[in-house]
Amino acid sequence: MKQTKYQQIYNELSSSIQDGTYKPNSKLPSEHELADAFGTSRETIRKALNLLSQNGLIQKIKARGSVVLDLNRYEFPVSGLVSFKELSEKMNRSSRTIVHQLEKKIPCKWVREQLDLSDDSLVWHVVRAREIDGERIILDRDYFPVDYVPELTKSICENSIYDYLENDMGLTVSYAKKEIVVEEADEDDLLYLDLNEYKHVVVVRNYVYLNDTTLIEYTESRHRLDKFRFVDFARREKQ
Amino acid sequence: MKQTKYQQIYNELSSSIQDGTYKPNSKLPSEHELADAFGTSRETIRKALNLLSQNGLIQKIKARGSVVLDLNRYEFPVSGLVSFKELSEKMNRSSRTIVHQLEKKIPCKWVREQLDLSDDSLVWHVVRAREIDGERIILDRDYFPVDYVPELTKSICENSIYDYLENDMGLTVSYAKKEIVVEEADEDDLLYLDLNEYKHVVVVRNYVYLNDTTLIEYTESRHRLDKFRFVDFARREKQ
DNA sequence: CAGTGGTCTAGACCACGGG
DNA sequence: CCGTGGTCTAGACCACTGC
Repeated sequence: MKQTKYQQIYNELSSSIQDGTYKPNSKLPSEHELADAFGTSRETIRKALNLLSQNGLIQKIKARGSVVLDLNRYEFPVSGLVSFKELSEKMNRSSRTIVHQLEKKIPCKWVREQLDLSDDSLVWHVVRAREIDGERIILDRDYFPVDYVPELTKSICENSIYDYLENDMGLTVSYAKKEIVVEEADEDDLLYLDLNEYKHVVVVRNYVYLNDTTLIEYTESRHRLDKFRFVDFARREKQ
Repeated sequence: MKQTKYQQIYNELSSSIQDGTYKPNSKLPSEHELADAFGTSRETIRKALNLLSQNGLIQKIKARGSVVLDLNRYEFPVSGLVSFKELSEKMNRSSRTIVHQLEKKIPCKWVREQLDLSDDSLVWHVVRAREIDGERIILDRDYFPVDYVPELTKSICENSIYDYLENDMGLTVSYAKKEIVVEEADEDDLLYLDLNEYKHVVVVRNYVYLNDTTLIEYTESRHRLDKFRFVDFARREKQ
């Protein structure tokens, strides 16, 4: 994959920050100096610095410079779109995915509305339980329009469906809306999860869009209360 | 407040989208055309379009154009930093804030660590219950270092502390880390909230930073399970 | 093929912070 | 005052889309 110049500069600076070449609370060289050092224009340096800022590695302060942030203080921004596989790898836990359902069918009215489909469209319906350290903690219900995802197998579902869509199918996930609420546990939750005494689950509804604005996935992720954690790293935007 | 050119263009385009001048699923004029129309350079137009994209108003598609998104489909992105006051106004509900505690004190060890303070620093400790439609739903516990927020009154707490910090104190909130977990209700929750049968609360921990990277506020917002809702609009970033 | 958005350049002026 | 990051310009080339 061809990288742009500013992405390369971002990667270099990012590495230098993470290996301690630039220490927390110290300042990066100025944009002019970086432009000279990398033999590029200042606007290109600025794009790289904006990426660093968006990812929580530096803080730009007008008329003073770019301060390296202390990564340990914020942990790692697990904000935005994160798949179960990435998450469990990051947490370094033993994990397993159990596929309970995998079928093509005509969805119920509610799912049809969520996916904005016509009456006779087929969807893939996948139900998976996620086990971490021997406990079944998360129940995932996914719906994909068959038009966009013609083939889906058990082994794909046991790994990452994201990976499959992005790498094998060549689809580009562009943005997603997430909604987090708490609801009473339903039949599936009781059946497929180790809920212990808990009567409620945290429900994360995820609407995933491609870069041509079509909705390609609706997912409901149901978490046992005590194991749920969501981290958001928000930068105050202008206006 | 002096606005930049690209912010003005953002505002104009944003209005045109919201009043229907540009219809959902249609395309905006090309960047070259917009540059001519606004009598500016293309890079400036691109900054405005990037803002529109970040705010979920358009979707840029390479080699095709910028598509106007359907606002109703996503509701409004209530993502990122939102204060209780903004929220209740947006939801158009009758709401009230009850201040239970407002004192300067030496914080417990845990809060001192959260705020990264020295042993003898004083903090403001504020406890507020939030009532919506006659039910006490949210318990807010706020901690501010006295060094940064010398004065705080009951009436400020009944309105928005954010407003006070940003407008009256002239502090610029730059970014925030949010953590969402579910915990068992504690004594304060039972005392100050109408919890009904619920034994747990959704806890939103908020760490607020100024643009010089100092941590200026730690807030714990405790919500009754059934009334909690969090919406996140995430755009997949490059690399 | 022409038109699009993505990247990049080499300048420029500005507001602001600190010495 | 000088150096900083923020904004802005008028060009340029590229890869990609759709016709």
